[in-house]
Amino acid sequence: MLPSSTVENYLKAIYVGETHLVGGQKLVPMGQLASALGIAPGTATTMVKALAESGLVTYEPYNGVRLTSAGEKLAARVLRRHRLIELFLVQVMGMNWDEVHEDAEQMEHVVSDRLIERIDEMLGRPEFDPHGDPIPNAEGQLAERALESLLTCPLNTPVTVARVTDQDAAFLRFIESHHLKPGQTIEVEERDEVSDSVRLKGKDDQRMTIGARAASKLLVSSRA
Amino acid sequence: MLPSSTVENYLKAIYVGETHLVGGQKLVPMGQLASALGIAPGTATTMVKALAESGLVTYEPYNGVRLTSAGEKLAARVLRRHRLIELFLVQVMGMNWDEVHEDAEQMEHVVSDRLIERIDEMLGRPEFDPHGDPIPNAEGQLAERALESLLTCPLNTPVTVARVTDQDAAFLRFIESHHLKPGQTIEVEERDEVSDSVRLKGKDDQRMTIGARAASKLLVSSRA
DNA sequence: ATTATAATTTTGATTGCTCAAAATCACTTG
DNA sequence: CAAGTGATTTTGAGCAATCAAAATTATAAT
Repeated sequence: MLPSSTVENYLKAIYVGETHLVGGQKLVPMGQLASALGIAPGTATTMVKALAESGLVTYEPYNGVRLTSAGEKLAARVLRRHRLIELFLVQVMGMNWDEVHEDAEQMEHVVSDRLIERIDEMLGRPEFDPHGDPIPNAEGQLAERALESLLTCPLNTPVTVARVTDQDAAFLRFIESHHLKPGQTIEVEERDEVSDSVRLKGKDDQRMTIGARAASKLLVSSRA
Repeated sequence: MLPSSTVENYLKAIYVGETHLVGGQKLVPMGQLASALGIAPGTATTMVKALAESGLVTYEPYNGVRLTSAGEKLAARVLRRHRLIELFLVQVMGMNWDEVHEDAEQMEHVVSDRLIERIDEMLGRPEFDPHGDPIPNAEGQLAERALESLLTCPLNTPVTVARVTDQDAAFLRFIESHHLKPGQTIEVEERDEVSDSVRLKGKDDQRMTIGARAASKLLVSSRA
């Protein structure tokens, strides 16, 4: 039987959670999963045990959860749909990049393979969505890029914005209004630990200062 | 709170059921509703009582159910989405008219008003979907047409196919392959009660004979 | 008017998903 | 290493939607 929207959302959240793991960690903790899905911790535990039962995840009590290869395949399919839909809504439907997330969030669970294939074809088999997130291909593999955040990239060197890792509409509008969308070129002029901020030189040599937390969400590639 | 997909499906089925009522009937019987939704009769009774509780329908035990004006408004919104999506999938996405129903069936419950508005605009505020079914406008009103079926239209008179009232993929493919899609011109040459069939003259004066049951699903407008 | 038939409603139960709150476990920190 | 803190799991419950099967009602037929 095919997975419910709920199951798809769990798998997706675990998938994304795994990519956010730092160091030698291999398991996504329950608390993180629960808050990512906006549900109570106990609910996550219960569901994850069921997912483990159906072979989609590996569950280690008190440690966390990880996708099996079957689970990863399904999660990649969901993410593929989500990101193709986002790009489609922007590219074809002319929607703003800050207003497509919720629609994609719903549609990812219901569009047929046939329609997704049409969309993929129409967009020319794209590798990245409007936020720069990689789109898994039909086999579930995604294009990898070596990106740095504005907190780690070289100073006074032109870099190209490649990815914005936050879907919040207000944040995306801020990024857009300051010409910091993927594809645009900027330079980091100064980082200040004390004031927890980063000064940038953007379009038309415009200067701006943003917080470190916001800066960490902007990923760039070094070759401008 | 907004209605669930299930509630939307009930309202839609009641709405469509009401249009199929003949004579002085005012209520959609439970059995018809249940079979339209593919659920057990008892389930329909339970749900309809809940819908009545929330003011979306009027329920008369043992007689049937009818939409209130609030229910009708919601049902029209769902139908509007469904039909706009079908037309969009055919017109913009290049899908076949026999393969869009299932996708629309799912998407109708999840697309945002914003996206529907974009689709409506992109399609030029259309009044009819690919099957000739009228699309309710944003206010829920639908364009009315005086149509006759192939069982009642005048003989040996050019008529234009306007609507096909069956979503079955095999039937739609048959219609298409015989050039009987909405917009095409045909003539009814003969009706035979005994053989339960209708003989048509179609494109390039091609003759064909179809059963009365199929003929009743083809609606035409008299002025060719 | 009684009886058979068909439609409808009621009953009792199940599944999927969720929560709050209590219980348990793991990990510092003194 | 004992104690406390924070994360996790367990428990008991509820809601929405569903079914099968029994009970009931309406309708038509004899």
